[in-house]
Amino acid sequence: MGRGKIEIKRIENSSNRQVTFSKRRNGILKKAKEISVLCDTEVSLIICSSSGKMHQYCSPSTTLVDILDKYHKQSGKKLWDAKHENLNNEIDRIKKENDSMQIKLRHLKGEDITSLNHKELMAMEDALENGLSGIREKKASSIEGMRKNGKVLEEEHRYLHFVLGQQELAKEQREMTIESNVREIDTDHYTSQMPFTFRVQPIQPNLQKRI
Amino acid sequence: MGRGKIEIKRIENSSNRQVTFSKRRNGILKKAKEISVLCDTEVSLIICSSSGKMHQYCSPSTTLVDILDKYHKQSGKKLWDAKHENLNNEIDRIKKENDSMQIKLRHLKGEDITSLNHKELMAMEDALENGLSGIREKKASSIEGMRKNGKVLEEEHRYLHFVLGQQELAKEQREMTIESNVREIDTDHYTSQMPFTFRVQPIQPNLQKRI
DNA sequence: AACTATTTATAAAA
DNA sequence: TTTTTATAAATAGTT
Repeated sequence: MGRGKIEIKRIENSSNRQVTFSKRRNGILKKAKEISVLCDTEVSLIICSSSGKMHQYCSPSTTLVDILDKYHKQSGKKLWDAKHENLNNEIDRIKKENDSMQIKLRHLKGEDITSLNHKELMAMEDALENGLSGIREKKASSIEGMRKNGKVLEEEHRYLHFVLGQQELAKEQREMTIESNVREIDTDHYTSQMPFTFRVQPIQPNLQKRI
Repeated sequence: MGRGKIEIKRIENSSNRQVTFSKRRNGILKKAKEISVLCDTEVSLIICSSSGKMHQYCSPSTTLVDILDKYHKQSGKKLWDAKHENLNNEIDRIKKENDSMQIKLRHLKGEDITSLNHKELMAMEDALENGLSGIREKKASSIEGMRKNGKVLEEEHRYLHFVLGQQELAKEQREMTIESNVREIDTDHYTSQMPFTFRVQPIQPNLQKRI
């Protein structure tokens, strides 16, 4: 219905397509309204333009949800279940991804490595060494920065204060323990109250060298 | 568009209404198909007749669920029930978990560590060192295992030398036998002269690959 | 965004 | 119902 007849296939000229979309969209929305009024029917129409905008009509007597519900019941097609299934599939997919990452992480931490072959072990070792050298570089440069700011001294200062405090506390407790004849001593007591960075580092015994 | 113009209001005559519904329903379905093809758009159209029958069109490139999903996201209206909400929440949760693991992995590989503070760097270093020592232990033990395999190889080597020697011996004997016209050949000759340890050798496939 | 020649949809009739 | 047909409505190409 126009100056010429057109074939029903995608309009390749983008601006023509846009114009036609606009005209026909109005047309079909009008038709939707008309049939719902004339024939007293429930109509839902959703149009998504390729540019992403949405246009919707829903007959006034009801809501989209109502119509979908009816459709769901009538058609026997399980719209909700299908949606449900999609979500479940996605969850499964992500969980698998999660698991494999978990394993990788454990491997990098040196756990569960009995299953690895020699080649994989070599690759892991390389990765770890790379990581370690990266970390150490970063640490070195950040320490450089700290030294400039005198933060190292500050930290050492705080650490010494902390040790002093602990020693005094320990002394008091020793005295209390002796007084109350309690034999049991919580050996983890000190470390559990100590900030993480100050705890005993078994592999790197010399804390000074590390800072 | 017809013999006469009509007002857009409910058609009171029930059979007229039914006829008009049928005609216009076909019309609008056709229009829906046309716009989806011509303009490359996603269209969903649902019509419920007052008698309860349903008619639906959905553009071929997608599904009704997809379109509803888009609509859901665009409109912000809650079409989905609590179950879907829960599933969506779980997906979000797992995705976050995923992301944080991804970050940890990258950190362990020495990437993107500029954001870490000193304390975190120390912890990372420890983790990496632990991992590395674990790996090296494992590797050492596997090398030990391979050393044993090396012994096997050595033995095989000696065995092959032995066989070669035997074959040359046999050849000489054959030549001697032909000369002296003796027909009888001792078939157990080789093995009976073979040291016991060399008689049956369990196969070691892929010995190369294991080293 | 209008215009208008044509096509298309459809109201009424059969 | 579907088909026919006169007419209204929609719209393709144009301005």
